Amino acid sequence: MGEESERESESEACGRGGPVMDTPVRNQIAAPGSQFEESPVFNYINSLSPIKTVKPTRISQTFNSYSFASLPSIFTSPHVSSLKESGCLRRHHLSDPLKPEFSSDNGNKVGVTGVVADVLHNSDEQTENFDPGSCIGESSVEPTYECPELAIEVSRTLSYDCGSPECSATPCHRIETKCVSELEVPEAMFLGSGVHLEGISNTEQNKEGEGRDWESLISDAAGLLSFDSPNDTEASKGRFQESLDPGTRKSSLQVGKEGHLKDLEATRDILASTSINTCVAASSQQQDNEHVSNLHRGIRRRCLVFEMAGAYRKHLDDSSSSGSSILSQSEVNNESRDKQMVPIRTGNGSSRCVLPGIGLHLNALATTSKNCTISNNLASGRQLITESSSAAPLHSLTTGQESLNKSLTVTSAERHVGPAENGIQNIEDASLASGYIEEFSQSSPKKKRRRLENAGESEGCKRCNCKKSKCLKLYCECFAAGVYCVEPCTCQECFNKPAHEDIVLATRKQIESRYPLAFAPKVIRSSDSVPEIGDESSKTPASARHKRGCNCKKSGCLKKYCECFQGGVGCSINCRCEGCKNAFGRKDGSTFIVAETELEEEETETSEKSVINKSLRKNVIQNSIEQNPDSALPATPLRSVRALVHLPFSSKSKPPRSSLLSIGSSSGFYGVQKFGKQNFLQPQPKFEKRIQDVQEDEMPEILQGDSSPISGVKSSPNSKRVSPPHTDFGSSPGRRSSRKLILQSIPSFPSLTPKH
DNA sequence: GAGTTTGAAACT
DNA sequence: CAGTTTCAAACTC
Repeated sequence: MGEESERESESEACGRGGPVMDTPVRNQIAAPGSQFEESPVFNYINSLSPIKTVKPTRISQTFNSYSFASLPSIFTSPHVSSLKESGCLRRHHLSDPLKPEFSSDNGNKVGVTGVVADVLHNSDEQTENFDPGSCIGESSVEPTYECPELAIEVSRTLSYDCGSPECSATPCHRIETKCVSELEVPEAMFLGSGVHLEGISNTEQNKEGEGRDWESLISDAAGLLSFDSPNDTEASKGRFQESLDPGTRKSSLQVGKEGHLKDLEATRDILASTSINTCVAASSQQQDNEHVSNLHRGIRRRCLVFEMAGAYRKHLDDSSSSGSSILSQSEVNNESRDKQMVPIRTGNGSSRCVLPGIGLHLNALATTSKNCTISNNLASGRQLITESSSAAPLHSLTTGQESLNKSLTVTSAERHVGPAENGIQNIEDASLASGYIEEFSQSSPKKKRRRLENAGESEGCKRCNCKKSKCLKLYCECFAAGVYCVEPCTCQECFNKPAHEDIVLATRKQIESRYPLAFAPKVIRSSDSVPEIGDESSKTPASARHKRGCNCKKSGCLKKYCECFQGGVGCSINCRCEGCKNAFGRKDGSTFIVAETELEEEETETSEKSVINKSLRKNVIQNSIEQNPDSALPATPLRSVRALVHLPFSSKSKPPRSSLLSIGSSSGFYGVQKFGKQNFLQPQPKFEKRIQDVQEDEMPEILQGDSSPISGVKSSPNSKRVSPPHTDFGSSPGRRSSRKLILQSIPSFPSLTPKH
């Protein structure tokens, strides 16, 4: 529909956000979203994806949500939370504050502490829900129906939260939306449809009632999400109440129903086409719900950076409070949780899958993900989209890298074979790719299979083998990456699981108290900007450096024992290594060039790759945004932004990776890497990290316009970027929307470096 | 797959 | 802060 409709959607988006958050940030975000939609790349993606219809709508919403999502993700790391300045933080912090308000309503939650305690108290329950085993049987999903609105709201909220930066916004949302709609279709169908349609509604225009409903819902969701601003809390509260109002809700629902029935059906069909839908649609809704829930759970966990728990709790609390009017509190809590879980899962799942990170922390995801989180997530997200939408295109794209990815491609092809299965598989893959398989995989044998397969493939995913640390120490890669241990892990007496969320969080806090950067990415791209302050490191190709430096004595910094090498960065002044021969850059900073050349040689890579890499570079540039100047946490707001930004390009980059979840994704990233580390890294399991790191490293260079690694500057390891190169991002052409987002996120993002 | 090596993390 | 121990990944066979 014409401009009007668009305008409308935009205005709606703004409006939704507006009430909740009057902050300029929101508006900014919304705007970018629209732009984003308009981008040719985006269109292209749309064309590929069957879901098209929904997408546009979603996006607008997505952006809003994303803006939020990014924030939460940022907070994933506890230590980050300590930083209250940034907008990112505000969310968490605010959320806590909100709780009290809600608590007043409910009377359950007294304060943050109270909430926490409550959460802890309930942690078991929640965790149980998360439990893979329980997931399947769980009927928890059902509750969603009871209060569709809540579910939606929650889902939205959660999605925001969950939406780690890594997630590719667009894809995730799509899926998310679909999932929600699917789940709710039977009973809540209207709502779901209404929601989805709403954006679309522009087209339909029935929406008077619906619009209201939608708005209320959104506002509610926004309110939940928007906790950021303290001022809003009250307003949001009021909104919640309104939304809760049975009469209003029902009426709105009804309207939505009638008006959007068609849309729903259409959506359904579309969804059916999608992998997810296949899975979901396959059987009764319950089953669908279960699947989705399971998936989401798995995904969610994946996504979960430990902090997520807090967010969830918060949401739960909020939802419960909001829903209290309808249900008893206990019921509400449980249900709300479940609901949240469902929607969240969906949302997360979609988003997550779509996304990675978060990396993770990323470190994780960071790359941690290893980057798994971030990069993987993104990759995964892409995969979902691409795969579901069109396998062929992917393959075609893949061909470029066939030599490299043959095996992967094959795998992907196989996966594509079965539609129904593929749906699940895709999800699985995505989750796997993201490195966040967890429960999901556990739940189904297929998944296990996949997992096993992927396990080898996706090295990006973190797996640990801890025996004594209970996965509660930094020895544990999973824990260190800020992700829960998953099936592939062969750890013993593992406490790094959702079930022990409280323990994990407590431990994490403790560790952070000792060393705030403990969970920060080990590799810090110190200089987004060439000009790092006083670092000799300017010589080194990549500005990135290990945050602490290595202490290698025998490995010569040429093996993965060396964290610097492992991270794909050169050694720096901080390193106390002996006989440093780090191929990525020696301590003295002399080597990098040589190393690079060597690497290139080793690569023997095909020109194809190089071509691909070039194409990928673009992605990298985009990613550059992701790269946090400070230190990209696995899940950083930037990443979320990145996801959004990526999408368009992702289509390009994806193809190569698409087939393989983990590998493919990682490969893509590698491709991005300038250094030709690919060869080095590829074989190695921890690509993700590297990728992130590398990307980060590269980004600055790219931004600078100089792609040559040599140009690099040696950034002193110590020198962590003081301030993110916002300007750089802003300057990059074409990605305005993303940049805008970035700008927002960046400011909000508390740089770990400075503080620490 | 078992055993060794290695260096980070944790501890003193 | 330095030294030692513990730990798990990386590596080798």
